[in-house]
Amino acid sequence: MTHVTEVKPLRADARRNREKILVAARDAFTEQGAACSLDDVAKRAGVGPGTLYRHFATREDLLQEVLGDWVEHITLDAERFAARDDLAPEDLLLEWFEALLRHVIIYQGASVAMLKAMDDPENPLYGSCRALGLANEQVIASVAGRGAVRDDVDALEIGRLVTGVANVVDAVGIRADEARPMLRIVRDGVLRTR
Amino acid sequence: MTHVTEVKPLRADARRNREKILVAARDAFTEQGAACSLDDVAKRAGVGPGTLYRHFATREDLLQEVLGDWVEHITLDAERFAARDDLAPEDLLLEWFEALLRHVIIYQGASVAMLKAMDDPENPLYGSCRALGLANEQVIASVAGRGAVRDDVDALEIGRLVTGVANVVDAVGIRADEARPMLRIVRDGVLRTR
DNA sequence: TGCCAAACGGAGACCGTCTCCATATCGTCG
DNA sequence: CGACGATATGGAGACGGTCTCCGTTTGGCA
Repeated sequence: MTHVTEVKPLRADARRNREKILVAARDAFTEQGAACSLDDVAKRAGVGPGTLYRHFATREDLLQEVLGDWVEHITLDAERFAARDDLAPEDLLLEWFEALLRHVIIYQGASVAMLKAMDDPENPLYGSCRALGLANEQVIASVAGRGAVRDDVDALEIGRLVTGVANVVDAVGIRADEARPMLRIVRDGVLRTR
Repeated sequence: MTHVTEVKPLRADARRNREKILVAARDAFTEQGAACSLDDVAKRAGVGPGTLYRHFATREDLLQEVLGDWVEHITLDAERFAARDDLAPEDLLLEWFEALLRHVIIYQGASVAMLKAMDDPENPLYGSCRALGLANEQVIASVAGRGAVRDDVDALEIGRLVTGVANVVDAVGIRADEARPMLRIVRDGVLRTR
C-alpha cells in the first residue's frame, strides 16, 4: 500500500493531542472552510501552535489526515457506482459526477486545495487526490466497458473537469445542485454519440 | 451605460500617482500573479500604501482598472469570432473556448477572482465579468444561430465552465494548450448531436 | 525513584492588509 | 503674486495569520 516509513509509536500525550487537533480541525474546516486560521484550530484543540505544527507541518498535511475516511467513502461510492447496471450509462454518469462533486466540496475551499495537489506528488494532499482519481477511473472504466464513452477522452481529464466545476460552485457560491447544467454538458461531452 | 456618479476631476498629482500605481500593478500582476502584495505594488509605484488604498479600495478595484483594455480586447475578439463563417461550428467553438481561456488566465490567480465576481454585483470585478459573459453570449448566439448548439444549454453555464477550466489550468499549473482535451469535452457537450 | 528523550506551549519574528493623521502640495482667488 | 483651504500624501503602526525557537514539562523505562 502506501510507502512504509519507519514510525516509532507516539508518546501517549502526543497521540492524545494529535487526536484533539484532528477533531478541532474537522470542526473548524466545517464551520469556516479549509482556509481557516490554524492558530485558531490549535486554540480550539487546547494546544499551542507549536504542537499543531509539529504534528502537521502544513495545512495540507492536516487536511490530508482529516480527509482520512473521506477517502474511504469515495472509494466505496465508486465501487457502488461501477457495479450498478440498473441505470442507463448517461444517467449513471451524471449521478456519479454529482456524487464526485459533492465529495470534493466537503469543505469550502477544499476543491482548490485538491486541484493544486492533483498534479503535484510533493503536495501532502496528493494521496487523497490519487484516491479520487482512481475512484473516478474505476467508474469511467465501467461505463466505458459498456461502450458508452468516447475513446478519445481520458478519465484524468474528466476528473479535472468535475473538480473544476466543484471549484466554480465553491467560488461562485451556488448550491451543489445548481451545478447540474454544467455537469450535463460534461457528461454529454464524454458520452459516445450514436 | 454604467451608473453615472458625479466625479470631480482629480488633482494633477493624484492623477499622476493613480497612473503610476496602475503601471506598477500591471507589472506586479504579470510577474507575481494577481495575489501579489499590494504594499509591494505601492513601493514599486513609489507611493505610500495609504495612497494606493485611497485610489483603489480593494485588490479587485485595482484589478478591474488594470483590466481596462483587456475588456476591449475580449469584446473585439468576440465580434471577430461571431462574424466568422469560414469555420465549421465545432472548430469555431473550440477556438473560441481557447481564446476565452487565454484571456481569463491573463494573470496567475485572475481566474479565481473572476469566478468570485461572476455572480456578485457588489464585486468591483463584476463589470469585467459581465463583459466576458456578454462576449461569450455573442459568440454562442452566433453559433446557435447556425443551429449547432443544443437548446438546453445556456451561455452562462458555458462561460462558467470555461472559466472553471481556466481555474484548473491556473491551479494545476499546466500550460494553456494542455487544456484542450477538457475544452473539447465541453465543446462536444454543447454541440447539437446530429 | 530518577533520568533523558520526547513533547509541549507560547513569546515573538515576519509578512501582508489596511487606517489614521500630521504634513505637504495643488490650484484658485483676492 | 502670495496665501489659504481643499485635496492628497506617506509612513508609522494596529491587526491577524503563519511558523519557529527554545526553556520547561512530561512520560516511560531502567
